[in-house]
Amino acid sequence: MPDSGVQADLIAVLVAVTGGEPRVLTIEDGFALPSGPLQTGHRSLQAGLRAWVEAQTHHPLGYVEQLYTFADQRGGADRSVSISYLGLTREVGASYPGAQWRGWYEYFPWEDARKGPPSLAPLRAALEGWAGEEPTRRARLAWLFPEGEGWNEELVLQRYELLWEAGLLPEAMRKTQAHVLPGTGLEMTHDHRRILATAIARLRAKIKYRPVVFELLPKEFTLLELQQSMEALAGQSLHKPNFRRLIETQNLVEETGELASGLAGRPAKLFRFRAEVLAERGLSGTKLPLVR
Amino acid sequence: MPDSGVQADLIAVLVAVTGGEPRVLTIEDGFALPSGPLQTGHRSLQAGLRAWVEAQTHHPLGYVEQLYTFADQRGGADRSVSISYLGLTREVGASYPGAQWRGWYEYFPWEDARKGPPSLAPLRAALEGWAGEEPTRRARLAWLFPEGEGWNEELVLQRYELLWEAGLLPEAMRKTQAHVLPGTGLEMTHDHRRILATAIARLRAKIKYRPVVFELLPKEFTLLELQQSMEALAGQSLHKPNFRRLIETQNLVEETGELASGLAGRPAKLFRFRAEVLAERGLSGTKLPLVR
DNA sequence: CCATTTATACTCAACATGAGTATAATCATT
DNA sequence: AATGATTATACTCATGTTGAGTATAAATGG
Repeated sequence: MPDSGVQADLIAVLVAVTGGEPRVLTIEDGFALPSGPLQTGHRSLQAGLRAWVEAQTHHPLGYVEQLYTFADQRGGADRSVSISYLGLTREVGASYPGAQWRGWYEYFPWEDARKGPPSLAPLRAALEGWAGEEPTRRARLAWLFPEGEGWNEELVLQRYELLWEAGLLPEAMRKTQAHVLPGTGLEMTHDHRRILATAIARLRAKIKYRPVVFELLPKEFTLLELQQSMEALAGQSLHKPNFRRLIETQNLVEETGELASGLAGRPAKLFRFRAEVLAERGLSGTKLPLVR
Repeated sequence: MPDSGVQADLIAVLVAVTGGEPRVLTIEDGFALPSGPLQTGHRSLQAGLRAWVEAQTHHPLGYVEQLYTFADQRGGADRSVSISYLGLTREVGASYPGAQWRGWYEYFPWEDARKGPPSLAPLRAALEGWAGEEPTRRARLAWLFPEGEGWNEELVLQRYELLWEAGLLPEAMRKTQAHVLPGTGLEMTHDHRRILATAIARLRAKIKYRPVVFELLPKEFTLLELQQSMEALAGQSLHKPNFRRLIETQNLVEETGELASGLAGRPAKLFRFRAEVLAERGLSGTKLPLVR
C-alpha cells in the first residue's frame, strides 16, 4: 500500500518574441503562470499541460520541453509536486480574457544587457550592504553581478536566488513585510518567478547549440529579425557581420527570393529556416554565437 | 478538491568509474535501479532519493542532479509519476547484499566505441531489415548508426529508442515473446534501461562543458587516469597530447608534487582538481575535448 | 540630390583545434 | 649493463574559428 499520494501540478512557461521583445504568457494580470493539476483524464504530462494552457489562455502550444520538477517545502500529507515546462510559440489571435503576454524583463529588469550593462546602481548598493565583509558573499556577488567585464547571461537563476537570499524580492519577504526596493521587478505567486528564471536560463543556454529560435519566428524573416530575436532572448547584443557569417556557414537558412519591404533602408532578403537541418543534424552541433 | 493523487517514485542512476570502466549501481542482480516512492517523511525529493538509495544499497550519494520526470502510460487512478536522478560517486566499502555495480556497457554494448567503431554487424543487419526501403527509417538509421565516420556519442537515448521501435530489445517484446537478438545487452525492469540511457546521454553531454568528471576520480590522479575516465564515459578515445594541452590551458588541475608509482613506464605526476574553479567560473565555460 | 538608414561583402590578427613527431624516465629482461 | 617495452611529457605545424573593424550597395525622406 502506498504511503501517500501527492498532487502533481503542471506549470507552463510559454515564451514568444514580439516586436523584438521576449514575452511570457501569464494569467491573473501577470501574477501567475498557466498551471493546473494532472488529472485522471490526461493521457500524458504534456497532454495535461496542453489542456490547462488551452483552458486558461486559449493559446495553442508549439514546441515544448520539460524544465524541472520540485516538491513543496513541507512534506505534509497534502504535499504537491510541480512539474514545469518551457514552451516556444508565436503570439497569435486575440488575447483571451484573463490571459496576458508580458515582457519577461518586467520580471527581471537586471537581465537586459542589450544596451550595455544593465543599470544596477540601487540594486548593487543593496547587495553590497547584504554582503558586508563576508568573503563568500562578496565572491558570489562579484561572480553574478560583476562590474565591467564578465557578465554571464546564463546565470539567471543564480542571480534570482542571490536577490532572494538578500531579501530584496517581495516574494522573499511575504512574512516579514519588509521594505521592497524599486527596480526589483514584478512579483509572482508561489515560486512562479523562480520557474520563469529557470526557463530563461535554459533558453539562453539552448539557443547556443540548438536551432530553437526559429520556433519563435514567422516562416519568413530577415537576418536582422533573426539577430534581434537572439538578442532579445540572450539579453546581449551581437556583432552583426559575425552573426551573419555564422548563420551562413551553418547553412541554417535559405533565401526565399523575396525582399522585405516597408522599412527604412535598403530592403533585406527574406529567409526561411531549412527544416532539413533537423533531420541532418538531429540534436547535435548547431552553434549560434553570442558576443561578449 | 483535487481530482486524484498520484504516487511519486524516485529513481536513481548512480554512476562511478572503476578500473577505467563506467559502472552503475543496481539492485535485483542488475535488473533494476534503486528506487522507491516519495514518502511523507521525506523533506525534499533529493532527501527521499538519498533515503531509498541508502536503504537499498548502503552506498552514500555524492553529486546529484535531476534527470527527467515522466508519467505512466495509462492514466488510471493508480497512476504514478517517476522522477529520475543522476548521481556521481566512487565505489566505496563492501557491497551490500542485493546491491551490485555493473558496467554500463553491459546494457549498451553498442555504445562503446573506444576501440574504434563498435562491432554492430548483427545489430545492423537486423536494423536494415526493419528499415527496409522506408526513406525516413533509413535516414534515421544512417544518422544514429552511421557507417564509418559520423558517430555521435550523445545520441544514446535516440539509439535506444530506435532499437526499441525495431523490436530488437527484450523489454520491447514482453507481450509478443519474439526472438531476442544477441548483442542487444542486458534487460532491465520497467523503463529503467531507458532511464539509464538518458543518464548516459546527459553525462556525455555534460562532461564537455562542466568539470563533473572530478566527482568520479580520487582526490589525486594522473592525467592518464583523468583521460581514461573521460574516455570511459564518452565511449570514445581521445588524442593524448591535445587532451593534456586542453587540461593545462584550462587550469583545471594543479600538481601535488608527488609521483604515481607501481606501474609500468615512466612515473606520472599526480594532480588534484583545483576546487577554486568552481568558485571562479561557477557554471560557465569549462570545455573538455572529445576526439572525432 | 543629399543625408540617413539598413544590407551585405570583405579583411586581418589572435586564438583554438586536429594530427603528428621527438625525447625522457621508468621497469622487466636478457 | 644494455635492450626493449611502456608510459610521460614537450614540441611543431597546418587549418579552422572567432572577435573586431572597414567598405560599399540599395533603399527612403526631405
